[in-house]
Amino acid sequence: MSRLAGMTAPTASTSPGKSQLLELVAALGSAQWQDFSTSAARHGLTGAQAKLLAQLKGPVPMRGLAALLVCDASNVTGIVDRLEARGLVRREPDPSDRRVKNVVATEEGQETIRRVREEMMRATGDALDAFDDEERAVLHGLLERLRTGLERRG
Amino acid sequence: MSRLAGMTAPTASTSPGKSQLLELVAALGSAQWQDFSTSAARHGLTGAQAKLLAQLKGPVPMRGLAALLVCDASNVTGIVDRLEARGLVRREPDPSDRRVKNVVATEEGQETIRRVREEMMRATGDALDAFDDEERAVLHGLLERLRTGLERRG
DNA sequence: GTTGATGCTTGAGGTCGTCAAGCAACTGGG
DNA sequence: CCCAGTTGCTTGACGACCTCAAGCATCAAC
Repeated sequence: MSRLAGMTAPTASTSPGKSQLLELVAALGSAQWQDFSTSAARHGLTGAQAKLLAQLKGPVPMRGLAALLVCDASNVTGIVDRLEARGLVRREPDPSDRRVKNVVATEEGQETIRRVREEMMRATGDALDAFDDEERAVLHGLLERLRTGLERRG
Repeated sequence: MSRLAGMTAPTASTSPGKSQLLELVAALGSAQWQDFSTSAARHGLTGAQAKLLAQLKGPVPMRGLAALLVCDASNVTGIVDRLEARGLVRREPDPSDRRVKNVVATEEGQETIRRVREEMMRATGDALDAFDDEERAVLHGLLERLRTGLERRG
């Protein structure tokens, strides 16, 4: 029943080593970012703009966006400016703090990012068709553990 | 013996779905890129410069770098210019084609990228300490399949 | 040898990203 | 109340990244 291990690790002594795993994660992340950016480009968006738009499930203050995107707040100002100029995003005043501006996606913004996601699914996601349910579950579990391992540090 | 599946997929009916898996890959790739960039920054390099330097296991023509980095050739010119100005890289004429310039990492360049990799291993790689040999092997196998799946498509 | 393709560079133009400085608004101690 | 200190956002300067169009040198093939 060690079917997965048997399929994926030809010899028991083959322990991949961190660097190879990290390189693999890097390659996948890079390829996915390419797909995401080109999907975004088809809708006239840059990667950074699409990434910001993807964070807007609800109203988010500028400061929160800077934290989510791990960049300077002044950088967020520019990206939101360009998105707002195209009607994909709106700045709303925060009722409880007049310093804060909450960013919300407009209807068109939501529709646009939905399509970008959809196209990326067709591009990157097709590679997942070769995986059965158990494999997906195992992969999901391992990646989830890896992510939480990355989050609990600095 | 379905230990892995049992650990990672609490209920058999939980099939993660593509989008969640892709989101996970994106989060991991993004976090890793952050670590890589900040490690590079400690050595005075940008992420793009370090990424280019990481490709130089041997002499590589400018055109090849553009293909590896999936960007315009004119972009490579600028990045190599900056790396060359700091003595991390050298442009050599190609003996068989005088149009071609092969880029090679200098001793200092090799040492620098080696340290960047090392620091990133300490940052991102620690999250892999929680995985035993079988888990790493399974993860490696699944990611490898995913990568080849991504490569065989325009 | 002339024509066409290829490899690299240059220049213009835009986005991304940081830093320092500035303004408005919130906050807490007196 | 008031006033220092903090926080949220914006602006301006500056550099790196990135693409496109154009140009130059070289190669390849007829």
